[in-house]
Amino acid sequence: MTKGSDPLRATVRNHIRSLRFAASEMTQQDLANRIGVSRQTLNAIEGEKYSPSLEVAFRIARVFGKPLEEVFTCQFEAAPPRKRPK
Amino acid sequence: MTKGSDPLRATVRNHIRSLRFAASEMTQQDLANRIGVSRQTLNAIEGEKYSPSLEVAFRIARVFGKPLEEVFTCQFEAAPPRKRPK
DNA sequence: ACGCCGTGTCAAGAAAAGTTGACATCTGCG
DNA sequence: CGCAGATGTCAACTTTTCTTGACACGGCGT
Repeated sequence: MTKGSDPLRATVRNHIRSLRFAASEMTQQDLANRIGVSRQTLNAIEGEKYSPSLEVAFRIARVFGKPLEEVFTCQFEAAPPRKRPK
Repeated sequence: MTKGSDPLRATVRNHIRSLRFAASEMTQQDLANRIGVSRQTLNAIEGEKYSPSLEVAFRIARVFGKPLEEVFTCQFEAAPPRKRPK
């Protein structure tokens, strides 16, 4: 991945933080435990430093009892903007 | 990931092959190009040698015009079976 | 003031995902 | 037959994801 050659750029977003608060103020540590990843990893995912593996994504969705696409969304933007499409 | 310590084991399955045939006999190479990954990578994913990144998963679903959960599914099994739960 | 908890972040390293290039097999077609 | 396309697979390598351990910072309760 991460090749300048392909037409569509994909960006993955997530609603983990709000879901976590909605779920009786669950802490990052708690969630991380339930998912089966480290606290730092969850922190990075939640903060969108990188996107998780599909498996981890499924696990997260499961904890919240929501379909994956309600936790993670993907936007496809056209041609890598020179400046940012106004 | 891949820790023996967590309670639920997750296995990811996919319907890429059938979708690919349904889509006018699209070849692995074609699909790989449209997704933006190599033919070998797609082959591995399709054959479930490993599960893709969330981003690639979204890209695949997009090509087929289906929601991600219709292309990839996740099963959670309890306690790592000694033999396979009858 | 002090400790504690939740969070953000860094570094170093292991593991998984993805890359290229090569080669084997199988099918279908001239 | 001979050849081309589609697929499966291997090896070596890069990049991304995930791990542990550490430390800093901002509340908040006592």
